[in-house]
Amino acid sequence: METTLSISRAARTERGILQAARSLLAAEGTAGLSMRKVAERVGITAGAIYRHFPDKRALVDRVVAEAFQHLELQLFKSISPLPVGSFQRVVALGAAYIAFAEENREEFKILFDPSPSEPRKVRDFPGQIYPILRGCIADAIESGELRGTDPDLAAFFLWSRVHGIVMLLMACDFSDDLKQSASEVTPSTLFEATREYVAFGMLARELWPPGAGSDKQAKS
Amino acid sequence: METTLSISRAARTERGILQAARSLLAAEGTAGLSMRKVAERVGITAGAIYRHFPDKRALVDRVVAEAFQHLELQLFKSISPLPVGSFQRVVALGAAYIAFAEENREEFKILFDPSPSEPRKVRDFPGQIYPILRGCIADAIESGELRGTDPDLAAFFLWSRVHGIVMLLMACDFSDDLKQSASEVTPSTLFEATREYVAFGMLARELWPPGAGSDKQAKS
DNA sequence: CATAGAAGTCAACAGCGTTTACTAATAGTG
DNA sequence: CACTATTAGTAAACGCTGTTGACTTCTATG
Repeated sequence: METTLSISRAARTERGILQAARSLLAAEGTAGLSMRKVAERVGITAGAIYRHFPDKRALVDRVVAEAFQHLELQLFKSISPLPVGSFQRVVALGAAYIAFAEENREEFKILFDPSPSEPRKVRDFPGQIYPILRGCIADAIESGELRGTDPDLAAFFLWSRVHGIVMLLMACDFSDDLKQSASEVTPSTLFEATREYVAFGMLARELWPPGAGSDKQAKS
Repeated sequence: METTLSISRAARTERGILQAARSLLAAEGTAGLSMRKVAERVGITAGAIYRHFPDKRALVDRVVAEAFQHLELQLFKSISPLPVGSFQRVVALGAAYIAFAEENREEFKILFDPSPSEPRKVRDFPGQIYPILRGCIADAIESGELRGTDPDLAAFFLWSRVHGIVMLLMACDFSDDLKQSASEVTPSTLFEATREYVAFGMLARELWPPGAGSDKQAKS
């Protein structure tokens, strides 16, 4: 025992395993992440990993969860300089979400992989995405910048919007179709380019305002 | 021979393979679909499948492509009774897309799986989703129901919206959070419940109209 | 220093996609 | 109808995967 002092062997190899798994995942994706490859990078045998993680799934979950704690941090940092109750805050959350997905492709894919039989509850997500988003929306409604609607529904709408941009662009290539609509066809640029639709709607202005007298629930 | 007359053995087993793969996929998902299981259902050996399909991927692609031809049909059927140039047509396309995703979960997951290294071009998709959507949007802009914007950008926006609803609900469970916002927490109901946002935007009405004088491109 | 318990090795199991050499069935033609 | 060329299907193997159990080695504590 002559390495970094007072760090147990177990803790050291556990970090090694996580680190190897993370870099392997980022480099080759889910398919390239095998227990034997991870073990080889750490300098142990595949079987030894099971002294630290019960499952391959548990190992991958840890890697993903650690990445998603950065998301929570980025979300907070993105809204902190902006005034409470502003719509800008909501926009900033969307931009931060998209930036995270671009920088952590593989982790993002795994966390939102629809393959597990039963989808996990929103509350069990690592990183409190939903409460933060919901809070900013509720503030913006209270301040009067957002129309008075159900904050839960609005939060789902905006989350599904940024999520859809990311997932659709991960699955298929729009570069030929959108070349002249956006400078670069990336989630970020398309998020920017379509912000106006979210703010003002898609209908021609003559049809506004909705409901004609009641602020909420206008069925078009 | 005494089976269905004038159908070659090869064609018969090929259909058998596709059928077995389809039901296996719908029942157990991607993980449960193995060449040996498919072969067993058809009554042949795993190796024999390679006389009909070069790859497992090729087999799965065929299954998915056949499912997605139904999507194209459903899209056409959904807009056919509605007037050309109407916003209703655009809404109907979204509803049909979501209904398809609900009925063909596994095929949908595979076609939009971000795992292949390079995402496929939109034009190569089975079922011409994008041209149909873009056409309806262009018509609605021309008729004056939609604001005058880039139809390609609008098509991407609306596609990413419905796609995001489906993918987000496949990955995580909002039932606890949205129980009182929608009767049932399904892609269909949430699509309906959030339509108003798309039509009229989220900002408070005082901030309308965008740009103040120019119809297009208002940066909020 | 001795010794319990953790950490790691090694070999094996079952299942996976895929290939290869071989056999059985089919289809086309004289 | 018979012969043959081609195709469909079989059986066994290869290398890979996640995971397990018996066995050994290290570490840390009484």
